[in-house]
Formats: sequence, structure tokens, C-alpha cells
Amino acid sequence: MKIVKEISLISVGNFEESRDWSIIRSEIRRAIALIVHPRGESSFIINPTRHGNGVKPIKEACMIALRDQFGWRLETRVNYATKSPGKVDATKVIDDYLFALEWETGNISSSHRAVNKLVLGLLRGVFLGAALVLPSRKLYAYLTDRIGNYEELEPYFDIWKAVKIEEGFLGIFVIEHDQIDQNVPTITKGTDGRALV
Amino acid sequence: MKIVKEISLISVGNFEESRDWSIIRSEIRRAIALIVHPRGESSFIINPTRHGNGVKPIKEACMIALRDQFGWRLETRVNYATKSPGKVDATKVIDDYLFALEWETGNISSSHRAVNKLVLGLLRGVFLGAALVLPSRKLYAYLTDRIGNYEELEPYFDIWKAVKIEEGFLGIFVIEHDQIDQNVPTITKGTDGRALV
DNA sequence: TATGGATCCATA
DNA sequence: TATGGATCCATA
Repeated sequence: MKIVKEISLISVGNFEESRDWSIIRSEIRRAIALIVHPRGESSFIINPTRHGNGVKPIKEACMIALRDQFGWRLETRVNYATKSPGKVDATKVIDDYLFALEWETGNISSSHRAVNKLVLGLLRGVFLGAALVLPSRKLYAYLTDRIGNYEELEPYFDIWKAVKIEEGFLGIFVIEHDQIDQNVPTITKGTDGRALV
Repeated sequence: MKIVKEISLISVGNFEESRDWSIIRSEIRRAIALIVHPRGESSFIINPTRHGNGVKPIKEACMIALRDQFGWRLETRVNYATKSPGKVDATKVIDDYLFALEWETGNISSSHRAVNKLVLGLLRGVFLGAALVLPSRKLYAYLTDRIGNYEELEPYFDIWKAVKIEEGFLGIFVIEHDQIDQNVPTITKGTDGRALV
């Protein structure tokens, strides 16, 4: 899988220039690069059937790479001090601070919750940094209908930029298939993510 | 239908004390009060089957009341100057300003988008005020699974309170059934909302 | 029971 | 094609 865009939605303080971010960023990029399809290929080739591919296996492949190769923790329940919204997809501890990652394969509305959650963590100071990974509109066209995608979330960016954060970083990675081929199988629903690593 | 809670999530400026808000608030409250079930009843009686009632007809009933009895406009496409996220459920013009209402019957994640949209409108200055209507957790238990509900959205309130708004108001109305009765029919999916007015 | 998600539908 | 929605699933 390739990254077609990477932006800093929120960057208050020095995290973006830190060595920590340099390492974490590299781990995220490498984990995304490790996602291939079909199994055994060296890149991610998608069957271009409109809304014809399931999304679950794609996420699982990346999560497993973060966990097994880079020591991230998955499905971390985060304590926001007061009433806490649930879990984030993956976290890594760096110098006693928490970095959180959300991989968005839910409905586009779910992407709003994901960003809200990450920003809440920054606001509360429980995360020093956070990242959101989601498909480009081009990839979206071949995945389950209404999946979160960058272009549809972008009109809302000003809200999150306008939140009074004292310190924190929020990066967004936009992913896309490497190639299209009508002869590769579509990604089925419920397939084990390990098959894509 | 009854209102069990009403809060001001954002209130910057004088709108909350204005005569405009007094009128709009009264219209919203009256439109909600007009929702009954079953047809012909004077209150909203729900069949207490867990996640056994569809939500579509409930919203339609309130929207129709706002439009036909109070002159609101439905499904308004809002122009946010730049890239615009789509429509809001209902709007009313007051002294050349727009008031926006979102009735939340989608998934809870959709409630995040709804609030984000309203707050974006306040941030851009296209709304002077806005309101969100959504079920209480008690009512939620009898509606389609994972529908937006107040208690599940509340942990995120601090984000929206932390958005730098220059002026604007955002109120939340929490609605609930008036009575429970195992003998009334469950609300089916796709039923015409007019049947509930 | 609670929470995040995955899927497909309706309509402009 | 684009956007908001409605529904039911999976798992801790």
C-alpha cells in the first residue's frame, strides 16, 4: 500500500521536530508499506470492482505489523481522567508519553468520531501525538460503500484546527492501492488480516 | 415525546438571551411534543422490545411539524463559503441569520459528524445558532442498535467547548418516550413519518 | 451491557 | 456521483 498524502492537521509544540516522531512516523510508513494483496505479492493490487472489496483484512494487516514488528500495543483502552470514550486502535509509549493511532475503516461518520477521540486525547494531555490513517477517494471507490476517506473529511479540518490545544500533534496519512488489476480476487469480508501481511 | 434534558453546549454572545432564541426554542419544543405513537394517541408510547423500533418515522414526524406549522425549511444545503459539507436537517431564518437543527437518528458516529457540522457553521458564521436533538439512553435501548444517544456523546463535549467560536449558540435537546406498553406496535422501518404526527 | 465497526440503502 | 442515513455485527 502506498501513502499518497501526509499532512499535519494539528502541530502545537515541538513534537513534529522530535526524534520520537521521526521514529514513529517511520514505523507507521513501514507498516503501511507492508500491506500487500494478493498474498505473496510485493505491492497492493486491487480488483477495481466499485465498492467490491471488504475493508477489515486491510486494517488487520497493518495492525499486526505495528504490533509484531514495532512493539505497538493494539486496542488500547485510554483513560481520559473523567468519563472516557473507549479504545484507540494502536498506541506506542515514547519517553513515558503515549502516541495513538486510529486506522479508519469504518463509515465516514466514524472517521469524525476517530478524529474527535484523538483530539480529545491531545486536549486532555494523555497523548503527545496521534495519527489517523484513511483511504484516498480513489481507493474508497473500490471499498465498501461509505467508508471513511480523506476528501470527504477534509471540509471539516477547520474545526479541529480551531480546538484550543496546549501541546500536541495530529498527523493524517492517506493511503491508496499500488495497482489495479481485474484479475486479482476482491478482498472478501471477514478474511483474516494475516493473509495480507 | 418528552424532553428530559436541555443543555447549552456552546453559548458565546447574546443569542441565548435573545427573543429569537425564545421563539425558536419554543417551536422546537412544540414540534417534539407533537410526536405521538401509536397514531391518534396523545403521547408517545413505545413497545419496550430491545432495539425493536425503527427510527425513521420518528424524525419525519418532527420535521414535518417544523415545516408545516412553524415554517422551517428542511434539508437545507448550507454554503460554508469554501468546501462545504452537505445539508442540515432543518433551518429557520431569523433576522437574516440562519438557525440550524440536526435531528440525530443515525449511528452514534453520525452524531459526531452532526455536531461537527453545526460547530463548523458557527465557526464560519453561517449559523447564529444551532440545535441537536437526540434520544436519551433509555429511549435508545428500544430503538435500532447503535443509534446516537446523549450519554454516549457526552464524553466528547469538551472538544466542542474548546473550539474557538467568536459568536454562536449550540443547544442540545434530549428526547424520550412518554410511556412504555408491550401492547403497542413496534415502529416499523420505512413507515411514513406522517403517521406519527 | 458497552463500544467500535462494517455494510448497504435512499435520494438529490 | 455525492452525501446523510439506517441497520445489524463483533467482541470485551
